[in-house]
Amino acid sequence: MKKIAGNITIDHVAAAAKVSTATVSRALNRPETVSAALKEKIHSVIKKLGYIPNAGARSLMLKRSGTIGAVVPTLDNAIFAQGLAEFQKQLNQAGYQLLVASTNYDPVIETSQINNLLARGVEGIALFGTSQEREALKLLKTRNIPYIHVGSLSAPFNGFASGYDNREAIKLSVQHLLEKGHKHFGILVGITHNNDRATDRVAGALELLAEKKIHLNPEFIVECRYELHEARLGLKKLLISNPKITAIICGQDVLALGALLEAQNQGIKVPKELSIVGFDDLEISRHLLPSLTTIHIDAVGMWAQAANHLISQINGVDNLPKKIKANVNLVIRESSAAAPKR
Amino acid sequence: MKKIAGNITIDHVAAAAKVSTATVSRALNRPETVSAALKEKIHSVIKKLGYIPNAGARSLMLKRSGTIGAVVPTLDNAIFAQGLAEFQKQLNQAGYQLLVASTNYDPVIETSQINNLLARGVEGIALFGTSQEREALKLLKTRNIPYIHVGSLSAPFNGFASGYDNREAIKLSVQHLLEKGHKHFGILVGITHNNDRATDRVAGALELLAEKKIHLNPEFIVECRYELHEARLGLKKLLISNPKITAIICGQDVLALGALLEAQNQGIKVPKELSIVGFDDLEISRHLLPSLTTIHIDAVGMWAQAANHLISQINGVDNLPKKIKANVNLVIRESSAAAPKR
DNA sequence: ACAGAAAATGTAAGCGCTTTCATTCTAACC
DNA sequence: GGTTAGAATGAAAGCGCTTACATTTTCTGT
Repeated sequence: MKKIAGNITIDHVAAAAKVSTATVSRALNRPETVSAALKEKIHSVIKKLGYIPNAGARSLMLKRSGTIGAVVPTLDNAIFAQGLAEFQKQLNQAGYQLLVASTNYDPVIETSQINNLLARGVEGIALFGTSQEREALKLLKTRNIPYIHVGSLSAPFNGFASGYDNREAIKLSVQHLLEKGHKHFGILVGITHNNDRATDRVAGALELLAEKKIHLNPEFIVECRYELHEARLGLKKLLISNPKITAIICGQDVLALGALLEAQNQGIKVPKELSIVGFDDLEISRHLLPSLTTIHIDAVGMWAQAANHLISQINGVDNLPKKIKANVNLVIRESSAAAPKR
Repeated sequence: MKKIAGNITIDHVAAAAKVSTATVSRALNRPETVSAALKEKIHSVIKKLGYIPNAGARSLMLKRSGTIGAVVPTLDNAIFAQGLAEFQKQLNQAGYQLLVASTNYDPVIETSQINNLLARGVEGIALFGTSQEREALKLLKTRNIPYIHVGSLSAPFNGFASGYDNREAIKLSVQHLLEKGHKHFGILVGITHNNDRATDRVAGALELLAEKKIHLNPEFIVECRYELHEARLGLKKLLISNPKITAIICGQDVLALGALLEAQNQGIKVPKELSIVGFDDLEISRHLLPSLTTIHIDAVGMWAQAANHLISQINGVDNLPKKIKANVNLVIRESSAAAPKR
């Protein structure tokens, strides 16, 4: 392994400017305490030498790193990408830097990523969902590191959360379908294992259906990864296991999109023969033909709130709210309609 | 601001295990040099205390951080998300950690992100594209930090690159359209300012068209952001400025998707009345109806190569290739067909 | 049982930075 | 002109870690 090259340190700058390292440090961090002449000289030396202060050494002294971490399942999903963009924006405004880590939906990786972030000295962490290993959360508690769950409200250990109730949210679309007279449902959802959002969404849908005395056979609930290909296979399975299905409840827009595409490929008319509803309201959903009925989540607001809450925690603000509810609403578009008569 | 809390240091561990800090350090980094008994005791103390070594202090001593940075325009694009996932995978296998930074297509932000990564002691950097500020690249050269451009081959300062020739690549689809008898073209492309890929793609398309004596008015080239809404507006503009257009050359699949959606909304038959070709081959493109003719880029391979090249650079391997060409090929699907007769 | 080699452990320096405290310089007042 | 408050600068310690070197312990072989 090669050494970190270049290695222009504050000492080099101090030497070149013929001042002490203390003065260089002050010129950078508390400019008002340094005479104009020296400041100018120091800055010109810095520029000439291409000096960049070592963040590690700096935070070693300061006991703070100016960084905040975010742990998400994957970057490969528009919903996270946009949320993180907003999160980063808010952090930057407050003078913090974002460190992103992804877990691929694996709690073991998640724990190691959390450790990584801690090793880097993050001052706070946003955790997507609530499916973390309890050990990892305890560690955060013990170390007194501010953290917040994002995207769910059912935070373990009485932790903070910025999100919404997935269980209730999905009911909006199910209720909508019920009102349209649907009786035979299929559910297409992400892998529920270690995914509280997916788990809650299925649970919520089943709960409301049960209230209306509608029972779903296990094979009418298909789990698949968030890929179009898998979603298409999923719809195929559903249609085979129950040809009477008239409505597909999807746990994510990606899945709904895949289902829609598969239906179209099979020549099934949406929504005339089959209604499809999604969850998340991706940008594409409103543009589709037919456009997708879905549940809109204010992901941007949710992440913005998470950022601000985290910063407040770091600043030691008291009496912070335990749960911040994000806006959730049903957007009825073209992919859902009355159940076909038979 | 609150201090980084917890602060369990190697000293605490050493004290609790009744050994010196040196032994703790060795137990962690060179276990074979520590007796089994002590090793066990130390590890149990570490677990009990929840000790996590401070990465900053560590890399201060080691002169290496074990991290590599990647600078991309945005996370909000499947093409980057997948590439980065692969990049990360390769780095992890080699014992490195990935630090991601996004620039929002702004070279000024890009420079500051590069500085940030350097401050954090990254041992190498992957830079998407070649539109960086020359200052920033010079800094990398001066500091002797390994870096590689990804996604383009025209690296400034004779730098390394893992990518492909955008100018030539786009010609594959243009050639295809020419062979199908098209004569009237529209181009839909991302904002070319500070975006070498977009710039090269337009240039390549125009070059080939010019060879065939086809001249495009400036208003037949529309630039827009990578959003469906904007792409739809873009197609509208193109169709208004030249109703004779029979083929749309898109600089990205997202734009092609928007164009396709707009065409469908207007009742224009694709490909019968209008051919549309994309670039990148997103997952969705093969599933669309009609499926999208596009240029497939082996993004995964490209990022994997970039990772390996970077690691080789760090390891001081000599005679590394200057340019690594990624696979590029035209995928003909349903969205392109013979130009309509009139 | 003992010299000497080998293995295990400890001591202390120093990575690049910030900051306290001490020192020097400047300017202002009587 | 001589004091002194205040501003500007420097010297040096220490953040948490690794490691060269010194020291102690254990294991050889005779």
